[in-house]
Amino acid sequence: MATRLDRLLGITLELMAKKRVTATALADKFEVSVRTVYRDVELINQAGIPVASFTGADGGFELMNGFFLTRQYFSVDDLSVIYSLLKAMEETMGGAVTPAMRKLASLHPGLADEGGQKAVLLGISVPEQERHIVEELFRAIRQSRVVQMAYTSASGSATERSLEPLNLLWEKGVWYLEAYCRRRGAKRYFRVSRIDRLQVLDETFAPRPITDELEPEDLQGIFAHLRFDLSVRIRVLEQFPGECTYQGNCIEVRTVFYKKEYALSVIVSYGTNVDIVSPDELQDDVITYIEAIRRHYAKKREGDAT
DNA sequence: TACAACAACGGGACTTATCG
DNA sequence: CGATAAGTCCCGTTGTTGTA
Repeated sequence: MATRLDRLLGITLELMAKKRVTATALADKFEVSVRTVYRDVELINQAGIPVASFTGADGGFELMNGFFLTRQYFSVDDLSVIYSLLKAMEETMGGAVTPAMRKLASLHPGLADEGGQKAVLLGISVPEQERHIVEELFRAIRQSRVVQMAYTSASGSATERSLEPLNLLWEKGVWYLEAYCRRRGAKRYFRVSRIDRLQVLDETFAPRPITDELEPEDLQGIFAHLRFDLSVRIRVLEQFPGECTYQGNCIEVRTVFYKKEYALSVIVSYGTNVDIVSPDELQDDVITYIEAIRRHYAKKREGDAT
């Protein structure tokens, strides 16, 4: 089960999920020696996934800036691409048809077809309690089966839902289910860890031709393009891991804020060290926000004076 | 079935680089 | 300087594969 390829992908995903990871931490997580981790990281590099390393205290491995930075989340298909990169790497090690490849094929018989690749993906880097659910969901998606489940929302309310699963998404170490919710009559996202009882029904569904009504991104978040001063570099890198690109003497960040209030509070906290490239509305909102703060304190001062 | 070849992994003892 | 962590070198162990 725990093949080398699994681990290579696992390490890659770990690097994508976290900002910086030490070899010791990876060795611990995948139950191998640090020596092996170094070997693996070198392989990942050779596979075309750039891993940067930093020595000294607070050192570790990082995915290089600019890699995968344009994406907010990864679908199973995206992960499959990474998997293919790593697999190709393994296969080209020392000859055309290596023993490693045959071994791989015997361990994962479905590897030839695309479905098999995905199946392998799901066996790793998923917390134990979620693994089963993710696998079930993945089967349901491939077979277009209707699923029924109990879901506890972020606010704590539990609902029983009937869903047509569309895709599994992986964002920063967390799995989400993209599905058409029959009750709401619209596409919704569900965090896998909050799914309680999952039941894959025999009933199948036909893919709905609704896809291009309104992209959920437009409804759910504000896509923002920000430009930061280098003086706040450290904070920016921490706040927007994996979303930063260096552009000359500034840092550009493309991110999505899911609440306008949150976006405003973050942007304002950077004072004059940030520029909003887009959208323009956000710039107006910030001005309004600051105006409100100014009025708030002006009023207070008047109150104190009387 | 026995044996050689090989790949993957691990351990230890290093060196090098960075930060406080 | 001391702590930390990447990176290197060398070699032993183990499991798998190919072959006689």
